[in-house]
Amino acid sequence: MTSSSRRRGEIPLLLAMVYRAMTDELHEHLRTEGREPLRPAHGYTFRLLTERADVTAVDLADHLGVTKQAASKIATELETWGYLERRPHPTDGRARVLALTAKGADYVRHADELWAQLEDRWAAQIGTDRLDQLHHDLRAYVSASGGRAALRPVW
Amino acid sequence: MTSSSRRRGEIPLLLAMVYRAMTDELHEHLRTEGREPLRPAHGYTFRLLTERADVTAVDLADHLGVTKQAASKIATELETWGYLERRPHPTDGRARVLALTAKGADYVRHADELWAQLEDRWAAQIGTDRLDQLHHDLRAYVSASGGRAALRPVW
DNA sequence: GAATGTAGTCAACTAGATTGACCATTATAG
DNA sequence: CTATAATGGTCAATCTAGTTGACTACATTC
Repeated sequence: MTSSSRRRGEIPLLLAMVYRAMTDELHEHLRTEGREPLRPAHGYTFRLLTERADVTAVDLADHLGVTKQAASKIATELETWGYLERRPHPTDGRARVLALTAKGADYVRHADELWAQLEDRWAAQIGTDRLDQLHHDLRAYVSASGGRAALRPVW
Repeated sequence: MTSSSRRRGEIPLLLAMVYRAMTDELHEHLRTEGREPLRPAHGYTFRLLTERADVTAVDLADHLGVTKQAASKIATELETWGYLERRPHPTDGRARVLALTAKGADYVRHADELWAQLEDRWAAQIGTDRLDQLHHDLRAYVSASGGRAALRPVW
């Protein structure tokens, strides 16, 4: 009996609020650390580069749900700040591979730790089991909605 | 045993994806209905005006987490489209009250129904109990993070 | 080897916000 | 009371992160 009278259609709003609160807390933290002004799009870029090698600007554009021009600009920012490098593509002379530098990989570990701390605080409130369920249920929605879940910030 | 191996710090990403998928589905639906190009910010405006009377542009700005100029512009759009009116403020001669028109109120009901349908689809996957829990757990995070949960789209 | 497709860049434009200046009205301090 | 400060709203200029469109260089396919 956890209900406490849920209004129909309220969940999306709550999702927005929680996600927004979490990202605000993270980016506020990063700001106090004197980091470059990293935005969510940069975070999603790190994520992709961590998961896959041989990522091109076009791949990044697909992942973020933006044009290749926008993706390239984001990559250039990260390059300027020393988080990634553009390397020649092993097989395609037109393309260049986007790859994290050591600084980039360090940042990913650091950011993951910060996210994890937010999660931990939440777990302390509602319990680890519930967080596991949450994870499961969110995954269910994502896989049900097909490839729709691009990562671009919402509008 | 619902875990299926959750990576630490993965939850925020999933929240983002689900929220993004939901809003995309909603706005796609609205578009096929031939609606004006309503954005999330408009939705959050409707929500506030539904909940409170005597809302001013400054109140809206606070709610959305944007400047009063931006909030005013959003209000003007909704006014142009006939969803809201600006009325004289009962006690403050400087201020004007933002209020939904009948068309605005109709829209709110319609949008709530669409959100609810997305929820229902989710409920069909994971069950109503789980959705109730989700609601409870999201609320827990929101109330723990204080007034931080402004509704402005994330970056 | 010619035609078509694709990765990337450059440049011009757009949307949605920001900052700053300002006016009118309200609230507060002497 | 009045003088001063604070507040709601608007106008104008600017910024930012994206877009579209045109183009080059390399790849693929026939």
